[in-house]
Formats: sequence, structure tokens, C-alpha cells
Amino acid sequence: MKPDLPVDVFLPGGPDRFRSLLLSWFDRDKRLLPWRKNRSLYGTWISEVMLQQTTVTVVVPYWEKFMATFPDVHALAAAEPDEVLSLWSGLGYYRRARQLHQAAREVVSGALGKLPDNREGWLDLPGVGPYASGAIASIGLGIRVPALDSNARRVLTRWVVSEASVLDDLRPSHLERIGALVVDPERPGDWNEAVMELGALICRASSPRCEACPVRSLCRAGGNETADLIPAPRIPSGKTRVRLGLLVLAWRDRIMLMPPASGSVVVPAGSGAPVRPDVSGLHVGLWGLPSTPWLPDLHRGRDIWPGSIWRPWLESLPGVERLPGGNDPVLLGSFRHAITRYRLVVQVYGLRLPSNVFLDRKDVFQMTISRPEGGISVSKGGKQGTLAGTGFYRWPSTKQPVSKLVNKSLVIAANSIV
DNA sequence: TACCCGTGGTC
DNA sequence: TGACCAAGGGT
Repeated sequence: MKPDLPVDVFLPGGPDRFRSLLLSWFDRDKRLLPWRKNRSLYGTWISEVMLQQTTVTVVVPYWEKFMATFPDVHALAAAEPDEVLSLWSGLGYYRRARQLHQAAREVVSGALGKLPDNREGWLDLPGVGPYASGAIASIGLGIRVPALDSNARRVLTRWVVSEASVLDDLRPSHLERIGALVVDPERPGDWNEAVMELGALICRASSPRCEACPVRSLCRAGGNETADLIPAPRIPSGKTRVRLGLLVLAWRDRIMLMPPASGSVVVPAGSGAPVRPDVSGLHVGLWGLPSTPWLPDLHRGRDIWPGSIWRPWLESLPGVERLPGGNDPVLLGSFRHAITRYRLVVQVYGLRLPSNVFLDRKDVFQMTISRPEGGISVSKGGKQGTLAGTGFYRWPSTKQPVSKLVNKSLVIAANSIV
């Protein structure tokens, strides 16, 4: 793998044959995805951002709802940040939503006044990097540029490298060059999609289906039956074990949420007071359940977060000096969850406050969830609305009852806490 | 450069 | 249950 080797050594079988086989397969076997019908530049942009590190099946419903709510860049730019985040709730990587919204506003208020018509223009927008700018320019604008995501890198690497021992010789710059050379001049967008589709369906990271591959006859790794060794596996990074408690504080027909950390949270930090669930940049801009701080899980299996730790804070609320059943939340259960580099053990506590306690203190809780028929609505700063206008962090749904308590069934939790 | 940022599916 | 990974970008 030397950079001065002839092109046909870099491109086994030659680019024309490779393109022809792959595009024919793509035309026949490509998935019918919502953003592939009635293509638009805007819709392509939204899909590319949502698909970053996120699987297709997860993205589909989010994309459809997003497009229905914000059908064009003007609608998106005119939205409140909270509305955009709410449509992202559950999708993860929430910075994408904030940057998408910011980019829309830059587009609308910028000199151009419309979406960029070249790759460089896209690259200037927040949240659009080397890959996404190439994908949008080729798929949405028909410009002949590569779009090298992890799928494409894997496909190209296996195509040109037969064994793991020479992987070190294939530098990133070589891969970039190969990627740029091989883009189909007539159908650049279809080409980039085809390479990614092959990587997603056939040339998978684990257990590649070489027997079903349309370009197997040209593929060095496939021919050598070494595809599962290429490219080299990444070095895993360690997970930090963390334990935390969540408080489901029910009052009347409501569950308490705390406002985004960027807002004015008057609850004093320190002993006993609930905090926002975000830690060092996680869940920025989202509302969330009151939480204990995240602390190292040094005592596995032990209940080191008794619900009583919130007692001082609870007793500071008006009318909560002494509750009939005591001021200590009860442990409802626990679940495990992983967020990027953290492995969490989450213990969920519940406490129902008597309905005659007055809790409409905007300086403590700025939003609560209530439960009308047909959905969840919120009161926020005294105004009624629906949850489809407020982003909040949803803990992952599992089949465990406890997890349901803190997710889509917050309503149930409100009624189940006695 | 190596981290950091979420979530859900798969084996 | 846990490791791996998916249409990456920002710092």
C-alpha cells in the first residue's frame, strides 16, 4: 500500500467494474426509506444529521415527525429551541438538535437566505462535518464528492486490503483518495448511498455476508476470507460505574420535572437538594427528573442512596414540614443504563405529596406534567401546553416496571405512588 | 489526538 | 449480561 502504486492496485478490478456492480445491486436491493422518496435538500439534511451514529430503524419515526412539524428550513428557524429538542427527545446526542436549529437560523438570516448549494457552504454550518457535507452535496445537490462514513471506510478498506497485517499501511489519506477516485461521476449521490447501504446490509462490521456481496469477485478481503478481521477493531474505552437516585415526586395529578441546567434553578446545590440529571454536558437544555448527584459506584449491591437524603430539601418546601406518611421517599426499584462513558445504576424513589400542599412555586419547579386524555400536557411558567413543546430527558424504556415509571408512563407513576 | 456526547439492537 | 456498533462532529 504505497501511495505511488498504480491506481489499479488501489482499486482492485478497476473503478468502473466496482461502480457498475455496486450500483446495479443498489438499484435492485436498496431499502425504501422515507427520505428516499420525494427527495429534498432539506429532508436530506435532516436525515443525515439524525443518522449520525444512529440506526436507521430508530431514525425513521423521528424523521417523519420532524418533517411533518418543520417541513422546511423557515419553519425550523422559526421554532423555539425547546420545540426542536422535544422532537429529539429519546434520540440521543442532543447537541445535534441544538446545532440543527442554530444552523437553520443562520441559513434564514444569512446572506444567502436559503440552503447552501455547495459543499463548502454546508461545511460552514454547525453540526455538518466532512461526512455530512459530502453526503448532502452528493445526494441533495448531485455534486461529485465522496461521503466517507464508517460504512464506506469499512467497505473500501476491505476492497483494497486482503489481510490485517497491512492495515497499518493504509493511511487515512489513502482511503480519502480512494474514496474520491471511486465516486461515480454520473450518480454521485446514489453512489455514496450505495456504498453505505452495502456496509449496512452486506459488508457489516461483524459477521459480514460476503456470500451475498455484489462486489465479492473484486474484493481483496472477501476473496481472502478475512473480511471479519478488517478493519482493525477499535480499542474500547473504559466505562465509569456510577450510581444515582431519581425522585418521582407526585403531587395531585402531576410529576415534578426540573428545568434545564442553563435556566435559573434556585434549588441550592449541596447536601440533600435534588440536582438536574445532566453531568458535564449531558442532556444540555433538557428538563429532567430530580436526581441525586452522580457518584462513583463503590458499593455495588448496597443501597447507599436511601431516599432520606432528600429529606432536608423536601422539608424546605412550603407545607411539607411533616407528611402524614413521613418525609422519606420509598425505593420503587432500580435499573441499569449506559450513557456514553458511564455505566449507571439508577435507583428510583417515589413520594406522593398531599394534594393540599401548595407547590406552584415557579422558583423551585418550573414545569410539571399532568395527564389529560390523549397525551401528556405540561404547565410551564404558568402556561399550559403539551409536551410536544418541551424537551425532557426520558430514561430508557425497558420491560421493567420501574423504568416505565420514569418514562412514557410518568402518569402511571403519579397514580401508583401512595 | 483522544475524548466527549445517547440510545437501542444484536449476538 | 455485556461487548460491540450504528449515515459523526466538536473540541
